[in-house]
Amino acid sequence: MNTRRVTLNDIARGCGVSRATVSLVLRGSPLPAADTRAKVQTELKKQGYVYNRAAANLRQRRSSSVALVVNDLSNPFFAEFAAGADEALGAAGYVTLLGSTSESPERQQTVLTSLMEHDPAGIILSPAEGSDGEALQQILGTHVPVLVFNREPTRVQWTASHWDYLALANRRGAELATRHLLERGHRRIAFFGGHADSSSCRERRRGYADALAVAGLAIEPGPMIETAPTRLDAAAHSAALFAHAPAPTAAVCYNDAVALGLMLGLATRGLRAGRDFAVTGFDDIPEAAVSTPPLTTLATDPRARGRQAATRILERVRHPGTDAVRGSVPVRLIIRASSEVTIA
Amino acid sequence: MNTRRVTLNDIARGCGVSRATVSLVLRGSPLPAADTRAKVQTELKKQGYVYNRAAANLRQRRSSSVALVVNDLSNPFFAEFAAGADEALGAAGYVTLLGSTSESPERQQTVLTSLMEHDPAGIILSPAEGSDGEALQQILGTHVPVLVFNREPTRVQWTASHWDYLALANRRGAELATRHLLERGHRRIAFFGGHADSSSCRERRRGYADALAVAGLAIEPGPMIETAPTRLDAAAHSAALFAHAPAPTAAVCYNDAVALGLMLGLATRGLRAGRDFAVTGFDDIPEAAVSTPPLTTLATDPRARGRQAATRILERVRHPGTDAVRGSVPVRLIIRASSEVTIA
DNA sequence: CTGAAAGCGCTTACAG
DNA sequence: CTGAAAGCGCTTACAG
Repeated sequence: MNTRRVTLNDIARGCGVSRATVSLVLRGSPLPAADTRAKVQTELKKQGYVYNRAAANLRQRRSSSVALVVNDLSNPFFAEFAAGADEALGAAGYVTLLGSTSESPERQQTVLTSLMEHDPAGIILSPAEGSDGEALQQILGTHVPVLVFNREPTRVQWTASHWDYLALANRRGAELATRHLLERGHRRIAFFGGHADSSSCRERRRGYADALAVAGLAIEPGPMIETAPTRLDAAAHSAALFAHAPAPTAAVCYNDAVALGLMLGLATRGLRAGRDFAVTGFDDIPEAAVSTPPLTTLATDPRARGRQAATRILERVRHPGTDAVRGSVPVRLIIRASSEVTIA
Repeated sequence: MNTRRVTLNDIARGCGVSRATVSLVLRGSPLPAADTRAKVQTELKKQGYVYNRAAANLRQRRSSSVALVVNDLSNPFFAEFAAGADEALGAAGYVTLLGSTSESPERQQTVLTSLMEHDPAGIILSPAEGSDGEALQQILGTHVPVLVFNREPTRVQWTASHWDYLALANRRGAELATRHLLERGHRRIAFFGGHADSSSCRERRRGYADALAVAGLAIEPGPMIETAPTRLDAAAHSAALFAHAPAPTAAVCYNDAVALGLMLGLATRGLRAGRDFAVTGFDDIPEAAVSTPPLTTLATDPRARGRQAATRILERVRHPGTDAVRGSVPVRLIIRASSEVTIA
């Protein structure tokens, strides 16, 4: 358990060559003669040598890690995102330094400070709600490429900054969902759930309003009901949809969790989504396909987003000169039974 | 974007002291005089110094990271586990090196090899299904403490090995669920779902058989139906429960996903869980509390398990001499409506 | 109380 | 084709 670790020196001594030669063999250089190479290889096996990448990185002034900081790993959406990012980083020979912040901007500062000391080649950050751009800037400095995912911190000078931003097409997505309901004949459509002060909720509400506006002046935005973005809170607030007559016949929900909660709330009133009331979600979480009824929603494929974020950050690591980009991600409307009900 | 990184040397030169003094200030030593200390602190701020922990670790022959390798980050159970582990590691000043294997033993070998080169102080491993203990041993060597979570790799010499093992109380949990159904008067109880060749499924089946045996010789194990541990596959196989008369009146399911799938399958036959048929799960995933009906299940609190795993591995890092332990984790039966139906 | 020197495990010109 | 030497950014006895 406690023997000293095997180093290049041990190998060199073990087979009577210099450290430099062993290093060349390790790195697959064609310089060493074939038999030297073989001799060294055998010795490496024999002594159970493990490469010390930290030492190599120090000498070469490179880094083989990327920090991945997420606001909430217990949310399947971000877990998938993390899995996708880790997958792509691993495939490129990078190791993922994980940090989770539990939506606390303070913890996020601590976590990032600690990760910075490990000299990541880049940083993928899905910020905690309420993150402050200046505070982040302070810690992250200007040496390391940063990609911000999903949410905008406050007070970011995007033009002056070198941060990439990868956003979901929130506005466009909500617009698609709303248009879909309009096409089914609905005229009283609510926007249901989410925190109105989050950037994603504001954008989705805007897309909802866009679609209604395009559909003609006669149609006004319906009620906008705020809830925590969770199933339970959505279920608790669903009565609010029916507070005033005439009640809406459909709701564009902030996300899938909220939509599933609303379907629960509808059931309590004896209404069934897809038969008596139309519901759409956002995210296409795994449950969406198997709920009763299955949920019409917008798919953004978080795992693919994770891969995309990793690919992008590695590009910037390799080409430090290039400009930062603000990217938006495709959304796809997936039509399922929850929005089947049509209005003549 | 591309200025050289600030080092101790820059700080030392910047305020006219030696590198050693700066290092002492950084590490909070009481040796330097108060005014020297102040001078150095100011210079650190001014130049935006970032500590290079890798260099320090190299010199001190320590490590400030722990590798966390999980089989499936998109499963909420393991995502929670990872979040808990990362939380505890972070609090102890360690950084988490993440690796995910997507249940592929081959990928697991690659991932672990790469992580080993980053010199982790310890390894928390939730093995991919079908992991081979000898192959793992090969890569992990004997220098680094390892904690295996949740599943046993094949061919592990636990007595000879220095690996910790943290298991769920699979047997005990399934026994609790089965006993609960027996107490409600059920006499024909099936075990439903899971792969019979996974260690956790075998253990849960054993606990199920235990409870039936205790209940008296008259009660024999009912059908054992194999499925993938997913909602969809479980739904697809639920008809098998009713293939032979007399059909069971209750099922102990391998896990919550399977139980939710079975409830879907029951609905297809016009049966409702909790009214016409009793169902129990395992894991207490978030959906269990809000499904229709809510699911009776066994809670193991994966986030707390993650914290526990981290705490344990750090203990072994600090006390390398101590023996490995095989720990089992408490389970708690949570009774909800899905098992409400009683048999007179 | 502060500085010069050696060394962690590696890589990389540069001689030979 | 191979080896001796310098150096990445730090820490730590050891002098002074």
